[in-house]
Amino acid sequence: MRLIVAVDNEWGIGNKGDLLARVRADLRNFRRVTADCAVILGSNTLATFPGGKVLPKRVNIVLHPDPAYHPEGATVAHSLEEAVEISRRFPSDKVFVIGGASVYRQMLPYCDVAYITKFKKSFEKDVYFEDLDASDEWELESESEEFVSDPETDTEPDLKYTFCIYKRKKTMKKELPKTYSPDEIEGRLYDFWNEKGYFTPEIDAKKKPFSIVIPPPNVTGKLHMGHALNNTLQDIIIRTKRMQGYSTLWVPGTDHAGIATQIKVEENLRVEQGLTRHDVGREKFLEMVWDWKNKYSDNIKKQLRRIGSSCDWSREAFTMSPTLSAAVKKTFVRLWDKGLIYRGFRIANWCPHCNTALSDAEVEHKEIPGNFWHIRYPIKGTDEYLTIATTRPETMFGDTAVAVHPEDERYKDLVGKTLILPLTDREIPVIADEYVDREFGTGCVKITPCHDPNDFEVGARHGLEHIFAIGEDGKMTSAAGRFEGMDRFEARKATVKALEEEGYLVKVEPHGHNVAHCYRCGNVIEPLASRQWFVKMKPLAEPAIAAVKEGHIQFIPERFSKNYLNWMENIHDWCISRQLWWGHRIPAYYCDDCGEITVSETDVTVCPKCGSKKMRQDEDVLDTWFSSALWPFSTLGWPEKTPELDYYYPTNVLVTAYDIITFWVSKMIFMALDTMDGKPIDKAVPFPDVFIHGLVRDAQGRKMSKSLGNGIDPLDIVDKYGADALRFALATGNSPGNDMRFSDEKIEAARNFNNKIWNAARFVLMNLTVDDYHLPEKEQLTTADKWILTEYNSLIGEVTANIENYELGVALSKLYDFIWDVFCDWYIELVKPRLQSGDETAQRVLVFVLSNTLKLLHPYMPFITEEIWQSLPHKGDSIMVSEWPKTSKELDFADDALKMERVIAVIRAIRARRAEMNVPNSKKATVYIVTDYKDTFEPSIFPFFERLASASEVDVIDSYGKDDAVQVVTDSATAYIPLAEMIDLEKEKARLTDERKKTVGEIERLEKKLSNEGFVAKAPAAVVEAERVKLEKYKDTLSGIDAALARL
RNA sequence: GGGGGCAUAGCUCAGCUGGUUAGAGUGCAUGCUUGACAUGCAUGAGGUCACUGGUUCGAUUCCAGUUGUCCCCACCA
Repeated sequence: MRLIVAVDNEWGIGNKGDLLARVRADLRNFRRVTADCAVILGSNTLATFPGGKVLPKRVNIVLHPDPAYHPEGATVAHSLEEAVEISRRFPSDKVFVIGGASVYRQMLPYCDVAYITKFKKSFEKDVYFEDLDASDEWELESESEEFVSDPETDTEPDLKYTFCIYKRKKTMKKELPKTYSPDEIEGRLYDFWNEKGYFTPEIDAKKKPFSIVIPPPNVTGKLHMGHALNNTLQDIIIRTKRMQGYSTLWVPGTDHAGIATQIKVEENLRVEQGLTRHDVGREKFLEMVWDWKNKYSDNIKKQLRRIGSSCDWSREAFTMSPTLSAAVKKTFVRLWDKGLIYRGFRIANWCPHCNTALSDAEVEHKEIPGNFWHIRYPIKGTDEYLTIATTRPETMFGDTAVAVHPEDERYKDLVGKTLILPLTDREIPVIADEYVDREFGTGCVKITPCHDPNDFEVGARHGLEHIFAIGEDGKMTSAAGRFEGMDRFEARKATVKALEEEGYLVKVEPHGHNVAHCYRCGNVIEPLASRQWFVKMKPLAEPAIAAVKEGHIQFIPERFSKNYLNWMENIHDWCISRQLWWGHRIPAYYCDDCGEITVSETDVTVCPKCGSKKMRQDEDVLDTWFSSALWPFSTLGWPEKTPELDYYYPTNVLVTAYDIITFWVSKMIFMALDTMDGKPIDKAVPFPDVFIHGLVRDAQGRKMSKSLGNGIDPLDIVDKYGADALRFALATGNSPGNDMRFSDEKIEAARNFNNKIWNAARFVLMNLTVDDYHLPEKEQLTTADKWILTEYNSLIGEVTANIENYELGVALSKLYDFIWDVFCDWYIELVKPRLQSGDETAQRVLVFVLSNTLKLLHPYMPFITEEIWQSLPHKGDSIMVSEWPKTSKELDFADDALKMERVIAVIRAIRARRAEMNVPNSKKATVYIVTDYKDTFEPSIFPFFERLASASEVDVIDSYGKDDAVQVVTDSATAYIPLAEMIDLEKEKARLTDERKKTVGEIERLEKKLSNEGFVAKAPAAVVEAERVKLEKYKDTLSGIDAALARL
């Protein structure tokens, strides 16, 4: 139970011992009067509650000018409004007000119970509380008899008063609700953490740093399931590290996403106003994009908060912010100065729809059916011709040669001859080039340097002319003669038709081929020669390859390093210019007079070469990945030497999906290595670990996409089931690098788990009479207590190690098993009888194990764990900053745990027996136990059998003489249950025989294994020993079964 | 054309550096109004760990091949 206690000294009862005693007594009746927050108003409050016994333990707000009255840890509020405001941030479902009219009105909305002193002046009647009495939300529960103030001590001698307790009618809850309802809790807790400043770490030389930079979502829209998974995984890691005592920074931010965003805004502009970006102009258009960006990045921020991401919002970054833009310029200039950026006339991927060049990474190849057209090119001055084969006949108008292989006997003589390009009267030469594959097609290739990367190379080798057949708008140029202005696909049909009509077409073969498409708009890419900026990749790739090969950067799972290396080792130069408006404008300036190119971080207005003032900045912007490549250090303030950069760089891990390794991860690696050149390699890498996760698919295993309409909005899930359920569903069973399916079943299982935890906590709280989070003395612990502590202790070790190794799904399933099966289904059940008799040891063990297990679970399910932890006895302000549990020898009671396991095994066996025989639980019977482990099966564990194995009573005996009992055999004991009328002798015999067979099988298997010399000699001693122990157990069981059979 | 993943219960998937009576969730069957939870409890059925070889004392796990399936990369006109 959490309280906010609002106390007002103006109530005038400070000197009335009887009333004060009444207040205290009432408060004591509540189980635990600890509060997360107390609003204390006035001066004599502390005197009113001497020693803090009734007063809340931790006082957060004090409204008093004299510091002498401020309890330790108090915050001073300067007005009641402020106090109310602060108090709202504290988790609370019950609020108490003790006080007079001056405080109750403000606090009442947060109250369920109000202790109120009503004053009556002789001439007035209930002046202050008429509204409360009139309200149908509140009811008067009790009212003391009327007091009259003491004329000697009271300041207002004619005052009469009564002491009243009001309760809120409907919302007064006697206990926590039966099912967990996250909606109200989550928002409140996130604000609480935020206000407390837990998300913002201190740069502390005494602590070890731990940092992650978020893969910045695009500001194009809202987050999808993939983002939810990505950020859940990061948050799990970050929260764990924070609790482990690291100074933990998670930098959030967004990416301006050049092309993607511009297209969205253009689309919006077109739909809403029927305008293009050219209609509104560059400046105005960019304003619109900024508006869009602000709207969507706010939205994204909100979504990240909803799922509980513990990002440091004070260090939020954006790829186009001034600091990051400075980093971009600086990097561009540096690479230019090093000769690693050049401007070149090259074939680039051109999207006629987006009107920009694209990098290779930004095109998607799709297999589409096409044709192979065989076309005759007449040889000048003869009746002969050469037949070429092409998939793109419309580009023939850009042909400037036909190439054959230099050693191709068929065409050797033709090299150097001239051909007439059909449908035109242009003459082109036949050239010889090794590029041509003699086996493919006709062995003759038309060379179109402006429209094909290979042809471009060939053209360069042979000094061929550049003729564009298709323009940037995707329409035919004047070179196409009569087809000028025609769309490129129309032109293909028209060209083929003309060729056919004029007799140039030899044949048509169906031929599927891969065609590049724009990853944004989906249109077919036109390879087009143009002047673009490029990054020379080879020199940058080398150290980036070495860093991974030498293990300075590690992919998890490891196999993705192959992906990365494969790509890096076959890398092409990176086209970084984009003909867009939204992005970092290229910091290059052209002199109109002398043509000099000047690259500079600052604006250039005078040509450094000729002094001309006719300077123009390049119109193009940079590829969006250029700025995101700098993300790990630009977000920490680089190029400034900030304390953040110094302390948090390199970041510790990058968490991302595999589909973005080549796009982004690789670029960050080579950019960081180049930028941090000179640092030792371990300080230069952007991150030592790359934790790769898979994609989130729908229940049928399909990729979630807009066109399929199968996308699930993570926020819908949060609304319906809560953030913790979403996080659980995403984290559970998720293994690194593998895709996962998201289904209703999964989310329901997650919801159920939430509910299970909630109810376990509810049960613990309902039975709690002690206010202590410490473990009882060893001497007081029972076998069951020691068992659960031992289990808990090993859980800590396993979960911690799993998280350390990024086995987040495995760690979670262990937590799930522990909480559900071990803690709830066994420990709570074992402990129930003790709770009924008010055993405090049991309560304290429950609290200890539950609250510490919640800590281990907190990174996965931050909200519910905080909410429950707050309501349990605890130390500290928040589970989020509590200390991560550590394994301890103090918690390890292996011998007792073993005893408990024997008991559990017998109980299980009895239940199974009874269930098989359809004996209802209501039918109780004595359980006689024959065992060699008399110290295990001693009276303290008898209640377990009564409760969990339908025993009416339990007796440990040396042997059971009669034959009227069901016999249940385990390796440590045989239980006899006299249920004579239930027993079917034949069935019983059959079952035992069957069991015997299985056991004998196991024994044989183990004996064979142990008699294998190879095994005994070569297997590790521990393994051999374990097998021996197993064998002994089976032998024990077997003798039990044999004895049982004998008596039948 | 290269590279990689996956193949385990009806379904969805775990199973880390070889030794388990091969697990979970869900579904199925049976029985439970047990003072936290039916979003629950108990019990059970259900698997030649795709196939074939190899390494090993021992292979679901490591290696090779086969089949099926999915993905990534690639400028053969």
